[in-house]
Amino acid sequence: MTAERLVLAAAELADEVGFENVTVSALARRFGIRDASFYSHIRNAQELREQVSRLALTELADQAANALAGRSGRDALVAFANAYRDYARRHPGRYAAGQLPVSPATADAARRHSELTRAILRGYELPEAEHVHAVRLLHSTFHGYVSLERAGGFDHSGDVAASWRRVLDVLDATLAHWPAP
Amino acid sequence: MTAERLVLAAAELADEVGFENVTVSALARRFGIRDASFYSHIRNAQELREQVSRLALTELADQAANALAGRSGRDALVAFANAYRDYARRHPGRYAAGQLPVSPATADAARRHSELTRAILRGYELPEAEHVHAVRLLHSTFHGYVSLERAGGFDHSGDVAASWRRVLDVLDATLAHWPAP
DNA sequence: ACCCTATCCTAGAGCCTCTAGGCAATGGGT
DNA sequence: ACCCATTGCCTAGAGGCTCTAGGATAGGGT
Repeated sequence: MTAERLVLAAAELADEVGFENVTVSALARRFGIRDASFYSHIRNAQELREQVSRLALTELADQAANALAGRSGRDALVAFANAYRDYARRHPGRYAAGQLPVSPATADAARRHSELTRAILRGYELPEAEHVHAVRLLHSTFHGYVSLERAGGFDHSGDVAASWRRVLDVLDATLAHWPAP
Repeated sequence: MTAERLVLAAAELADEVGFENVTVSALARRFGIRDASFYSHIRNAQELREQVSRLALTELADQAANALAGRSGRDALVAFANAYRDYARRHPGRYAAGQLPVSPATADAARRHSELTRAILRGYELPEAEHVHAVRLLHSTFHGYVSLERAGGFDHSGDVAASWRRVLDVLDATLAHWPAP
């Protein structure tokens, strides 16, 4: 019974019942032990949730890195974005966890995401000074899309997958013809 | 003591202590009555939160509509986006409430947001078939940006306001030179 | 006067968080 | 072999949030 296994179980629980329902009680129930017993392993419920957040961000970065491997330009953009969206769809609870306010514990994982996104830009020709803005644009759009999709914000007006492909087309064109400041 | 005043108080509470801390108990405390007394006014805590969500989406749509009035093209885009971001910064708790999964009660407010976003497109020349994709791109980017900013995701790498302006520049250029499918 | 409804109350059950303190097994050092 | 510290779990219990059931009260309409 390591803290690691515990966090993994919490992540699985999150995907099953939603991150907001990840409680110490529910986890204890799943392990067949008393609530109080958990507090030897974990400081408190808050910390448990942060660890799940950190796990999610790390997994997501791993998969994004994988998607990027050996690709560049448009291929890299699409593969990265799809890794992002696929992860959110496969692991909704984990993904939601990743949206917790950035804590010291998750700051390094968050930095990795920025660096990976920045790697995409190497396939386009943007001035160095524009990189930070482009990274934020991509991050925002990917995250915004998957969270609105997940919340049902796109439910009543046409094919969500088609829009996603089109949005990636448009972002590719935008990076390829990045307007001068 | 109408349901409306109650929801308004809940929204204020959300902005002060965070949406996740809006509880029936906290609200009752603020009104100086017992928890149980609230259940004559409100079905349950879930409904209270949904009403706050609906209030937030409606207020946000009102302000976005105001920002759009009399503007078109790039002006409209920037004013709309700023209305969005300003609202999120001024009313963090309400904004967070607006991200609840779309319920039947909030579906009409959500539709209004789509229509307002669509109004921006009238200042650009996009084929009708592209509108749904462009609306989703804009929504995603605005929402993604303000929520990542709020969560602290942009904390460690430069001026967030400058990036915001630049992102809007880029979106303007993207809408102006929308790539063919 | 009488009733009715709105508003609030107490009591209490159920779930979640977390602290304090205890007990038993395990396994390493002597 | 023996001791003892650590580990992992336990019970007990306090306190907060949610919600139901049922009761008091007071003002307004008939």
